[in-house]
Amino acid sequence: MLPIDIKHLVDQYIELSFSVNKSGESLVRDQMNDDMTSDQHYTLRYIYQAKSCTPSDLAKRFQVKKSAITAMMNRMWKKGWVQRTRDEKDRRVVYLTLTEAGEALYMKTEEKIHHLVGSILNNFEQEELGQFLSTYQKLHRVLEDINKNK
Amino acid sequence: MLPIDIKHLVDQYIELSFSVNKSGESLVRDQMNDDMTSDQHYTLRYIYQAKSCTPSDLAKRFQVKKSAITAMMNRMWKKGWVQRTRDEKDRRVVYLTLTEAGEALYMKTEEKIHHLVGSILNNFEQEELGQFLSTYQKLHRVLEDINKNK
DNA sequence: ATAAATAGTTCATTTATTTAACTATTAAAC
DNA sequence: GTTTAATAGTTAAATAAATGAACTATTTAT
Repeated sequence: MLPIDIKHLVDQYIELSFSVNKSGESLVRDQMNDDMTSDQHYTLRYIYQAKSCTPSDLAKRFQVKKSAITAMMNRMWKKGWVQRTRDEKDRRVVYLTLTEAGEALYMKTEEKIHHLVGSILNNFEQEELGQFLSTYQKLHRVLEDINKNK
Repeated sequence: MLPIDIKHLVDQYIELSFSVNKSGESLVRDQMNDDMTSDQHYTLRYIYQAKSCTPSDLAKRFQVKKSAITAMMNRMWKKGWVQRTRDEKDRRVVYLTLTEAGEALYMKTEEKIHHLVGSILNNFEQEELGQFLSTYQKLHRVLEDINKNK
């Protein structure tokens, strides 16, 4: 596929992914309400899209231990953004859902982020962006595969 | 540039950047020695490439407050990876450099990361990768611009 | 010579994380 | 069916990373 000496391409990718990430995260953080972190927003997003999920789902998605999710849920529960309900059939399982306040906050913040990302992507021609996202998607699959077989 | 309704492109980008990041970080972490974190490796990398830098340089690059750098340097100094020396001309300034142990550890870890990233990028044709990196680079510049004017 | 700016540190607090030990519940083995 | 395994989640102690405010030391500007 690639030539033998791909060192400079690897260097470039490492440098770019680091920088783009750092700047991107910084801009995303600017859209947040003062009492929320980006991790918390991503968590709200996951629960919102799933409508309801378990701590184990979150742990898998965010690639952290379940105890980290417990701690995160405690913080977000204290702020009144999430609810916990036990499964009646399997009493071990906990279902996480957003409260009205949690959903409202998510929607508000997500709208700002969409606006931000939209204004960034607006700097690209549709074809260039499509090509980029297609390769990005492929990269995603490659990483998933590696992570699966480990 | 883009059509009016770019909502799904924005969604796709948000989803992909989150996922690729999470999986990528997870794989990078796997290359690390048990007594080091990825943040610490990125810090070693910056100092190595700069040969010598100040806490302020690091704070700017990593977009954190200087006190965060002090704490990071304390941790890394305890492990014997970095040295601090005062500027003789301007006694306020501190120069950070890697110790031999720090450099050796950096080299060892960076080699593993290069190998990993190489094996990932190897899944792409040279042209596709080149196009991808070119757009990524442009994205980087766009983000830099936004971050500059804020 | 005094005031303002800069470089860095300290300290208290918060968030996010891991590991190990634990509770409660369900599923499997025999 | 009862004992054993596995699963879902929590608790608690420890560490890393970050912020913000107050502080020291030094240099630059007025």
